[in-house]
Amino acid sequence: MTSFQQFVEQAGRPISLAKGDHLFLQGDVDSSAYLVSTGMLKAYYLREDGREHIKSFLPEGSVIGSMVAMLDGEACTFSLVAIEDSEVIALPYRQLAEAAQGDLALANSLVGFLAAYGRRKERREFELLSMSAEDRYANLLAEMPHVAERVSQADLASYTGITPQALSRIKRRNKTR
Amino acid sequence: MTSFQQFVEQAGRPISLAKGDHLFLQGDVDSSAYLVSTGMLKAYYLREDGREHIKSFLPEGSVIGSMVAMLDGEACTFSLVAIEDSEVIALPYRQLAEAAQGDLALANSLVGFLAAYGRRKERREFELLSMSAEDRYANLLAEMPHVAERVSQADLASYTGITPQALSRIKRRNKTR
DNA sequence: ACGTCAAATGAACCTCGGTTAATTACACCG
DNA sequence: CGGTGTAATTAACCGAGGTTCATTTGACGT
Repeated sequence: MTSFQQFVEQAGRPISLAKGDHLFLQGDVDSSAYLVSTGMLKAYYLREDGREHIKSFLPEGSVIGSMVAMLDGEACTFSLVAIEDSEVIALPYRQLAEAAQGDLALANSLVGFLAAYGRRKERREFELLSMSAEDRYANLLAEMPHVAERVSQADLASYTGITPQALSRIKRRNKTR
Repeated sequence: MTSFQQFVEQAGRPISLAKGDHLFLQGDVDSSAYLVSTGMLKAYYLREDGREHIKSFLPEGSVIGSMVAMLDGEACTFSLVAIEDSEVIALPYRQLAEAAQGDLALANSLVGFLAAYGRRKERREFELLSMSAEDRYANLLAEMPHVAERVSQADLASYTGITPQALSRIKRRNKTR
């Protein structure tokens, strides 16, 4: 019986990243998942017009990977870059899935991770669909203060789905109240 | 070795729904997943101001359930209603997860489902974050034509994240081009 | 203290979608 | 046929956020 922790120790490959280093770019084929040990990464979509939209911030303890890249072997749908000097551990997904085929505990760890991922995305979907930019920003400050204070205004805006200028306006509106 | 198909047959409870019937309401505690056999459901968020935002359409073959409700026993974050007369099969998630604890094949089926769910939500996140309402509408027509033609304008608009009036404007703009 | 560079703020103008309300189109039924 | 109810369209007005560009702030090195 293998635990996830054991799998990480046996099959994981540690990687050191300086601020600004990419783990993969949108369009790359990379079927690994990554566990963030220290530092912080951001996952973002790059549009043709050059604008970038931040999918998620990944502080210590986060696990990330492109679902379609891991599961279908297709190109990654987003890019992954360190916004602080970071240590991550690469986990080859295919190997993880194969190990899970013959390992009940590992399979159930995987179920737990995927379920947690689904839950996070469900929440994000709600925010993007049903909340205004202003509410999303307030929510970000409330839910992830430790992240918000380590991240630039521009990145906070990009995560919220607006421009830095619009975020600045929101902050001003909030002050005067 | 139990397959998912067998689990559905053994533990599934069939339910008949008339158009307009709810399976559960936002705020209910309901830790079941549902497999849609025939017809179509919609999952939607209801805001305090009364506006509703459609999370997803669920035609035949879809599986749906509130992640937080299934995993944490919390209240459902959205409502689930039939928009056509439908047949669904209720799958008690806790029972499914427990069965998976002792059943490798079932656990891996579960991994497959959760992964597919993650993939769908990842795509939706991209659409909501990086695409305009107009592009999301075009995308909906391209990706799910079979769904789009069975659904009211108001529901298509709600899924796209805009009002029926705005959707009407978009359609007009597209015609004149 | 000064210069430099990037981040953040601010202002002017524009576009898209929301809001409200009226109008048209269409299905169903007496 | 006309009547009724619902879905869809249209119009007029408004506000949030985008775009462009200028200004200010702040961190850092000299």
